[in-house]
Amino acid sequence: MTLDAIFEATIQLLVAGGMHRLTTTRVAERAGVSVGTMYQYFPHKEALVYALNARYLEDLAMRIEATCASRQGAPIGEMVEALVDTYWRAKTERADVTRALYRSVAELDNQPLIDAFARRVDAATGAMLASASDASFHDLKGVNLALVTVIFGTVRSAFERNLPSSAAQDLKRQLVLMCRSYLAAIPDKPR
Amino acid sequence: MTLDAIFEATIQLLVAGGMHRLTTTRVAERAGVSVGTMYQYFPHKEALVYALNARYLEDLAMRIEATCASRQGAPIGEMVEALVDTYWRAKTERADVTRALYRSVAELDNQPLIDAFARRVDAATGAMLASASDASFHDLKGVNLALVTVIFGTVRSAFERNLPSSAAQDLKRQLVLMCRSYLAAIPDKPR
DNA sequence: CTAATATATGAACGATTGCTCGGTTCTGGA
DNA sequence: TCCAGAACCGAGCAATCGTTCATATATTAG
Repeated sequence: MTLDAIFEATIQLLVAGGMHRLTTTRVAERAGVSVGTMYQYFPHKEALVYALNARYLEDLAMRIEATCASRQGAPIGEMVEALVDTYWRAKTERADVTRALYRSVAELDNQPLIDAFARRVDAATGAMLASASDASFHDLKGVNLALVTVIFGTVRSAFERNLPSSAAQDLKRQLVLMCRSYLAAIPDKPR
Repeated sequence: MTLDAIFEATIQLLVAGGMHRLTTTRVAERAGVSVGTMYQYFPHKEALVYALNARYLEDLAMRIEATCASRQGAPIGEMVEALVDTYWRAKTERADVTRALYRSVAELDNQPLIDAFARRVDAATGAMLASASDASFHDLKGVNLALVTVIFGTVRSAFERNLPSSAAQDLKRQLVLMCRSYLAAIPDKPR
C-alpha cells in the first residue's frame, strides 16, 4: 500500500540520516510516490513523523500488554523477567530503527504520545503486579512507577552507550537482578 | 564576555523553541552581537550547539567526580545515595535547560562527547566503588556499568514523564533502594 | 599620533525546503 | 462504454536559513 511505502521510506531515511536529512522530496522519491501524494495522507512533514512514532508505540504497547496479560498470577520474579525481556527484545531486534526513532522523537512535540503510551503501560504492568501470586504491595502505584521507569530508562541508556552485545546481555541480567532484589526488599502489604 | 552571551542566548532559545527555532540570526540578536561575530567563534551552527553540550557535560562530569572523590572509602550504601543525589540534583536544578539539552543532543552527531563523558564517569564511580569499606566485587566493571546505566537512565526516563515533584522524590528514593538491595544481593569477591 | 592588528558588523547571496495546485491517471459501478 | 470521484503527479513558488565578505570600529604597539 502507498501508506506503508511512505512509512518504510521514512524509516529508512531516518535511520540513514536522521531528521535533518528527512525531506519531503526524498521521502516521496524513495517511497516511489510524488510529494503531492504524501500531502494527501499527512497535512505536513511533522505529522508524518508523528504518525510513524504513534505506529511504533502502538505496536510496543500491544506487545507489553500481551506479556503482562500472559503472566497474570505468576510470581513477581517471573513477571519482572518477562517485562524486561519483552521490552529489551522489542528495542533490540531492530536497533537502528529504535535509535532513529529515539532521536526523531526528541525533535517533536509529542508529549501526548508519550503520555498515552505511559498510561497504557502503567495500567498493564500495574494489573500484572497486583495479581502476583507471591507478593502484594502497600504502595502498588509507587512500585509500579519505579519498576517501569527504571526498566525503560535503563534500556534507553544502554542504547546510547552502544555496548558490545556481551556487555549488553550482562547488563540485562543485572537489571533483572536489581528489580528482583528491590521487590524482595520492600515490605509486603500488611493485612 | 561575548562568548558567554552567545552561550546564554543559545540556551534560552533552545529552551524556548528547541533546535528548529535556533537560528544564527536569533542567537546573535539575543546575545547582542552580530551574526558575523558568532562566526568568529564557531565555524558553523552545529559547532555552537556542540560546544554548549561539551560545556554542560564538562560541568556535570566534574560534579560527579567531586562526589566520588569525597566518598572514597565510605560504605557502598552511602556511595549510591550520594551518586544518585548529585546526578538528580544536577539535572533537576534547571530542569528546562536539562530537557532542552537532552533534545538538542539527539540531533547532533556527538557520540564522541557522550563516549568521553561515559569514560570519565565510569572511571570516577569505578574508583569509588573499588574503595568501598564494606564490600568488594568480583566483577567490578560489570557492577559499575549496571549502576551507572540504571541511575542515569532512570533519571532521564523520569524527566520524560514530567512527574509531579512528590512522585519524583519518591521515585528517587526507590531508585536508591533498588541500587542498595542490588548491591546487597550480589556475592562479595572471594579471597 | 600613526600604523598595524584584532574584532565586530549586517546587508546580500545562494541554496534548500516545505508545500500548493492545476492537471492527469486510475478504478469500479452503471 | 462512459463517467465521477478518488488517488496521484511534479514543476514551481514563497519563505527561510546558514554563511560570506567588504567595511567599520576598537585595541594595541611603536
